[in-house]
Amino acid sequence: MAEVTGTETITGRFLMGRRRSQLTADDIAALEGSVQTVRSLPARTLMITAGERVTVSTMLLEGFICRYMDDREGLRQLVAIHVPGDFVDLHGFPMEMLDHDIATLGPVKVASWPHAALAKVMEGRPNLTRMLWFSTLLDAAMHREWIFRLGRLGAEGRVAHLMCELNVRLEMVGLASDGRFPLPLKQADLAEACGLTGVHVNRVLRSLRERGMLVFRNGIVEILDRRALATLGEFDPAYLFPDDLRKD
Amino acid sequence: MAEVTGTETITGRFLMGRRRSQLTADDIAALEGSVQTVRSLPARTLMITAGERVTVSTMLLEGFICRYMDDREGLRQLVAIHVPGDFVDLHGFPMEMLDHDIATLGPVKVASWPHAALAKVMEGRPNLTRMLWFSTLLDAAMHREWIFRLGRLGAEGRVAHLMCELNVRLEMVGLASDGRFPLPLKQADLAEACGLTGVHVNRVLRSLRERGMLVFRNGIVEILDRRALATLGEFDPAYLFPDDLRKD
DNA sequence: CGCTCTCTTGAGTTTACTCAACGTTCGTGG
DNA sequence: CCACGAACGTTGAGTAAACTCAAGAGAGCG
Repeated sequence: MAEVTGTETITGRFLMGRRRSQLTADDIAALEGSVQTVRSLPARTLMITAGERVTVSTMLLEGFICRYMDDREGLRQLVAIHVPGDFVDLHGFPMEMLDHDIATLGPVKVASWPHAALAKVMEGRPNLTRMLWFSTLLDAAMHREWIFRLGRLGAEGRVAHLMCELNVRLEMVGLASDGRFPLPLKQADLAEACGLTGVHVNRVLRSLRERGMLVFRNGIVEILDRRALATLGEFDPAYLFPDDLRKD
Repeated sequence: MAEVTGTETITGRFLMGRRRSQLTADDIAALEGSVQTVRSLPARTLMITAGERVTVSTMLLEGFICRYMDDREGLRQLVAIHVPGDFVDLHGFPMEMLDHDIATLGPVKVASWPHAALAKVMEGRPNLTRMLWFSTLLDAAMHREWIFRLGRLGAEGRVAHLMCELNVRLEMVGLASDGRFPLPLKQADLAEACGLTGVHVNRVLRSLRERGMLVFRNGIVEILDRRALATLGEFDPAYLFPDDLRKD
């Protein structure tokens, strides 16, 4: 069970469960002190468009955000799903522009830092700099796992793997327990994350439900057989760099 | 045509074609000055295993290197292919361990930096730090494009897209011209990069050849119809952050 | 020369897709 | 309050894409 410590502060969930303890009190204070804005956004809101020049970076405090790319026919491929505590576009700081769109899934609360403020905060703080860098590399590690998921798993494995990932990530920030967590996705969204069609995701979910592994209904995921789901999805959480490295 | 400037030095191809000009002479000198070793390795050599603690980072100077993950049956999924000028495991600096294996494809020449030396070089050099960070985020951008490739494209599109990417990346470092470049992959390796079987890659290559788009034989790629290949693979090089942003 | 590795091709199967229809839920306006 | 429409989920039937299995061809090497 994740501790509740710090969730009252803005950055309380940042790197929670993954080396957060390596952030010093000064590092955290410096980050907290340079927040520009905290605001709420409704569901299904486009936040950033590919190619746009970005000058602020945003951390997700509550809710879910996705990143995606469009194909020629306008079909989307999700490339990331963010949970509270994630910086959703810190990579925009070194990159200056993004190669993908960012949008909210459900309603969210987010905090933003101007890049200039981030640069100032990092100056003379090599440890904080490295932790921020690390957090962007966690995204890259998840990207790699998604490549694996799409390249090597069948439809059921893909859905299973994604659900295992989200479960672990939400557990780390204290937002899932007993394999139960909210997930404001339609079946069509899940399809866009898994490289499948909506119709096929529907069949996969039915199969997982009938096999007693997972129920996903009304935006709530309930993992009934965590071990079976992990086996089906060939899931090993090591790529998430959890402090607590269990194999389940 | 890419310029040849700097290819005599160790880091001459680093970020070539993508913001290399933002590196100062001091940045480059500092990097060059802290190289620990330069060595050659034979083809098909395992360099780093997933989970291993890493204390040095390596830049590829000549040849090709891949990163991959294994599934339950030992089948590989490539998650990256590196060309000269790429740091292959700079992400190991903030991450301290890797979530995937790294191996050479053909024979290579590589240079290595101890992480301690990198930390010292970055101290007081925020610009260099940001450029190194940027280079790891280019990998992440390529990962995202690979997710798109696997999630949204059919077999022919996947192969076409990968070939377009390698062509552009090799052009940027002066190692491809007129759509012709060496690529020390077997058809089975290409399959592992595209989430396909070797047999099917064979059929795809035949189709691309018969359609006059691309020939891949004896480790040499020849792109015959760059535009058609880009269309088929829905390829837009923007995600590679080239200085020269052409749309082809 | 014979072995191994890679590439190639054919035939049949499996997986996921497309198209189409129907069900369910929920919000809105008559 | 009910009727209607819109959005989402569900199911069936047929199709297309990629897979598996198997066999043979070509190249390179000891």
